[in-house]
Amino acid sequence: MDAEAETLDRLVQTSFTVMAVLSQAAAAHDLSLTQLRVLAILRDHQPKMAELAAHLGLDRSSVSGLVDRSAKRGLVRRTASKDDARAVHVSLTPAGHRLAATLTVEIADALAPLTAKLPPAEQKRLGILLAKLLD
Amino acid sequence: MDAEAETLDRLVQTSFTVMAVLSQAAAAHDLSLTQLRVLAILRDHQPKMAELAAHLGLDRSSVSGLVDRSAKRGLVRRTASKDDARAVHVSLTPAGHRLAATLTVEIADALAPLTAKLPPAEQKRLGILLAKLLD
DNA sequence: TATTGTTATACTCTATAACTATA
DNA sequence: TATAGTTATAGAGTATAACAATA
Repeated sequence: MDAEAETLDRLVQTSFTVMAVLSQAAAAHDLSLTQLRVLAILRDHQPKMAELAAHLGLDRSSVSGLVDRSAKRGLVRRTASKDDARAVHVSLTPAGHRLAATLTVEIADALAPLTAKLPPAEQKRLGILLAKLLD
Repeated sequence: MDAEAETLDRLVQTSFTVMAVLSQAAAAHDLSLTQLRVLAILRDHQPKMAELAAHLGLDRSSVSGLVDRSAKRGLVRRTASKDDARAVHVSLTPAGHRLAATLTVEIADALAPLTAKLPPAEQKRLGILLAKLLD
């Protein structure tokens, strides 16, 4: 395996490790990874159903169910749109905001041991390299 | 957000990007991410059901279904254990090996544009940092 | 008694197709 | 006609509980 393939392989392995941590953090609050993503998106947006579906890369019908289940738990709510009587906005309830904030802390704590394997200078270097990857 | 939190955030975002690429590559062959993981594991091992479940972090009953569906497609097979009449080994069929090899190439091709954003020296540096993370 | 694997059951996630209401 | 959202339906993925066969 050449150097580039090795880097790709480690990127994949790292991603699985990170996703496992995220899944576990979500599961501790009876949330799926998708529901976790919904909370994360709604922290900063109040999208219409179709916009939320686009963000998630899912069909609108799938998002209807996701929002249903999350609303039943009191984490999100639907609100009518001002300008389009067909459209529905989704937003976090106060309980949803609290859970999202809790999860942010818990996920940071759960991931910290990973980056803690690097000295501060290398952590920073990793951050810079990943930023370029995400461009 | 401090430097460490920013690195963590980029690690999470990168992981989602990588997982999206993997999901898409798998979906192109009508495979879920979990089925992709099964093929990857079986490329180098012929585990018992319980071992496969442990690798995947899933219950044995879930793996029974996964192996059922994959076997029905002719990608994997069950074989009796020599030493334990209760145990069942899972392995790739020739078709499973061919698909796994194809996927390896397709995933490398799909991920390459990501690391290609870095010059070779930085790619290598990233690989080294990720290797430390995975230790 | 403990372990291996399967089956029955239930719920979540997801997509497709058909529908309603509005634009 | 086209778009926003929901509902009905179907299949995959997952876990729990109960079971049969073997250790």
